[in-house]
Amino acid sequence: MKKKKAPQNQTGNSPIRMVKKKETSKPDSAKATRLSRERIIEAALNQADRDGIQALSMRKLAGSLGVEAMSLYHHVSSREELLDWLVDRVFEELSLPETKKKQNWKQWMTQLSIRMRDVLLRHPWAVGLLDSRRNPGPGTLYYQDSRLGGFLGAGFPLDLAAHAIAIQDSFVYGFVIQELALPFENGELDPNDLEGFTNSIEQGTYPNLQEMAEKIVFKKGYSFRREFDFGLNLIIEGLAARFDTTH
Amino acid sequence: MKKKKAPQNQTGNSPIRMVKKKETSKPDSAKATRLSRERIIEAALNQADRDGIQALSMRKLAGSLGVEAMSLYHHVSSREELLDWLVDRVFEELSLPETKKKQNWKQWMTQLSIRMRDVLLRHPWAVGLLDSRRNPGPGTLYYQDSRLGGFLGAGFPLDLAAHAIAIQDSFVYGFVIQELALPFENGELDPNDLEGFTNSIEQGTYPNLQEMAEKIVFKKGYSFRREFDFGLNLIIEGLAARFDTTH
DNA sequence: AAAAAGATCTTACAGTGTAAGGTGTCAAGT
DNA sequence: ACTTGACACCTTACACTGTAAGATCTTTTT
Repeated sequence: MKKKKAPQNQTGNSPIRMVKKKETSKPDSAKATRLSRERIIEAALNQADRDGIQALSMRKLAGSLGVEAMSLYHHVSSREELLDWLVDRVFEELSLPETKKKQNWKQWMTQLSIRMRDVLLRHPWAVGLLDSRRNPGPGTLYYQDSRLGGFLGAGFPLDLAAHAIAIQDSFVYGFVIQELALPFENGELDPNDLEGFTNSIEQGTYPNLQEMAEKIVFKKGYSFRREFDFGLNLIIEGLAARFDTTH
Repeated sequence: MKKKKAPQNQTGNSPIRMVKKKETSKPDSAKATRLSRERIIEAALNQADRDGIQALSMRKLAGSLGVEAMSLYHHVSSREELLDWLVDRVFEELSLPETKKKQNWKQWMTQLSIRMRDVLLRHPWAVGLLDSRRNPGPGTLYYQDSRLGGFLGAGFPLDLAAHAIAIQDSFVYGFVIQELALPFENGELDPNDLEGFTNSIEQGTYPNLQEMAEKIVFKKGYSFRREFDFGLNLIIEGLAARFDTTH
């Protein structure tokens, strides 16, 4: 990459006006357009999804946009701010499909929770960032506002709606964290990741885990995802009980 | 820091045997003992708790142990492995207070959940690491095993115990993530962090959030922590209902 | 005391985020 | 048409990161 080009035609010594910059001799990257907040976010999102946030460096990101690292700093003030934007983008992606009326709140909450999980799994870096973001962007606020509106619209009293939101977020975030940590690759167990575990198991060190592994987890067809449905139903049922007594 | 000491007394030319190393001329750091896995973990834990995992670098960690960075690599193979150890340490810390018999499972599960939250808040870097740890250590496995034993011992059928564990973890992890992201400093709202939010609010952009803020969150004495109790009770109640029908 | 094993240090490299300031381009003001 | 100034992008530089390779020092085993 090292260009090391000579001082690059000084102010006024070029014989001809030199055909601008339009098509320079470097068509290798996605140049063409100017940098913009939107283009930066888009590129960063792609890279984070592909290689993880760890691998998302300002230099590589700039490279993928056909630009030098420092150029990014005219549009974003720091890498941290960029991460804030990315998280906000995820919440935008989550933002609500029209609450089609005549759908009861249980169906609505179920579908939304499933969407939350889908989106977070589509951007696996996101949930690990949530705990350190203290600057919610407009996408996040809009999302939170309309979700709250959903509960209120369904007749939830304000305090119960607050409870519902807190427990829904807790459950979904925490569930996705577990899913990401488990040695499954799209639903299937990856035996490589299990050596240490099965070794210990076979020595009877963890009898309860052993039993659970044998009788449930390692059984053909098991998917951790079903725990999601169980938990979600339990939560919705509990909310319903509290909703009915107040209403 | 640059010492640049001369080639440092060669093999056999020192006149006297030189009083070993016991008290060298550098008492500034916590030297004294040799490096060990345990000492490394301890130091790393302290530093992570104080400054966050981001600030935990191999060089600084080594420094705090009175040693050079590369010396650590004789005891741990990489920073990633060290992070695995740290997470495992957290689970050790969590490990069970004797399930004093004659305590019913609801009390036991409540207390354990509270402990989980406490420990994760005491090590705020931990929950953000969970999603990327695929190598559970002995502390983690022991913890999971004995917790599972707790549910089984209380009479839970195996599949319901699996459900209970998954939902408990989801809830607690996710709750802590939210707590860490909220602009609260030990229970109290930090007005600094709220500018952007209140600005948008006052323009009526997020009417539902506004209402909730005014009527609930900004009310004197509100603490997000109460959402924990609500959620936990709801979950336990739901598990109880399912437990009673099977038993 | 010699030899082997183990722990620690030195040096080096490729990568990171970003501060400071330089350079080229384009639009507005004259 | 020429100057001016704002702006977008680039160059260089710095302090810092994780860790590979190999030298050197320390301890243990013979």
